Amino acid sequence: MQAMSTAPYTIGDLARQTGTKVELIRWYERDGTMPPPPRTEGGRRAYTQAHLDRLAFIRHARELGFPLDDVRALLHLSDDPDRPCDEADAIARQHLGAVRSRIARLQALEAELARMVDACGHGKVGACRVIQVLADHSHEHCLHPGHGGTGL
Amino acid sequence: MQAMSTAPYTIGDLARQTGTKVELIRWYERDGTMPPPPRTEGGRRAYTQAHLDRLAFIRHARELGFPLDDVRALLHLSDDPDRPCDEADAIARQHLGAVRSRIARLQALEAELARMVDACGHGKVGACRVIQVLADHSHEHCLHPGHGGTGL
DNA sequence: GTAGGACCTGTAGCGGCTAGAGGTGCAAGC
DNA sequence: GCTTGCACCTCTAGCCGCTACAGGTCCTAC
Repeated sequence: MQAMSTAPYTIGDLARQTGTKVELIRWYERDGTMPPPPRTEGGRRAYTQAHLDRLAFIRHARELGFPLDDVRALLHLSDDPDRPCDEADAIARQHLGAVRSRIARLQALEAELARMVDACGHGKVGACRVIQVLADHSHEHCLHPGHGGTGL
Repeated sequence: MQAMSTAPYTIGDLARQTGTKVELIRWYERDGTMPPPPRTEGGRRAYTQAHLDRLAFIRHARELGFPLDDVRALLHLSDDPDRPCDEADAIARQHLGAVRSRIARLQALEAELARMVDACGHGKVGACRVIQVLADHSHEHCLHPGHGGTGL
């Protein structure tokens, strides 16, 4: 609802308006997620409203946990409003699935940790269930190993 | 239940027995999480049962999502069985709290994403709720920004 | 004696930033 | 006009917890 004019924003303006750190905006540019803006004579970045919108989009998608690859794909889609939105929907659904599986894994973890701390008798380390559970070899069944990284 | 002898294990033995990649074991050593084992004449690592136990402990704690700093602290505690286990308990409880807050945040995320994909009319991108929600500026309230990183 | 594994070191990359050093531009106040 | 001081600039390195590769050495089995 502001003026539609393409007033030149500084990088600091973008940072303030989107709650992003200046360094991060520059990083998105190096990264290719944000397009390089024109510069002033003095070499400073001069952004337009379109840049501001794009950054807001990126930050919002990131807050929703979309990986940057997905964010770039969504941005690409949003640049072409005549395409069917099935692709955007698929990205979102896939991400939702990923979030749900993370929740499930974390809940299994939570249960295991809760059992562990409940069993702690507050005695000495030598008799501590927390330590024993961690040291216990025969615990392979608890959590599926996954492909790499803890994932959580 | 194997022999208690300190038979020399190769790094590959440790990897097989704990389901860890060889590179990761070497990485734990550089990192200081695993102590450097003695070497054979040919310069290869020769591990003892104690090393194997320690690695199993580390991997188990990591599977439970403890950060390596916590793992090192827990290992340090377990080396001294006469100390009270309150510290171990505190680490575990704190981690449990962290896991619970991650679950809560992910569940908020899940709800938001579910709303988003439910609203998708499978039309064109120009009218897509998924894209609109992401582009929507007035969405600041949804998720607290946190200190850094998406955290999820 | 030779083939092929298991092992060695060192380095660089992932994702998604964050933080610093060391320098330049620019606007406001005196 | 000159200074102060902030905002901006580039470049580099660090975070976590690995993973992977390159290019070499050792050891064992045939």
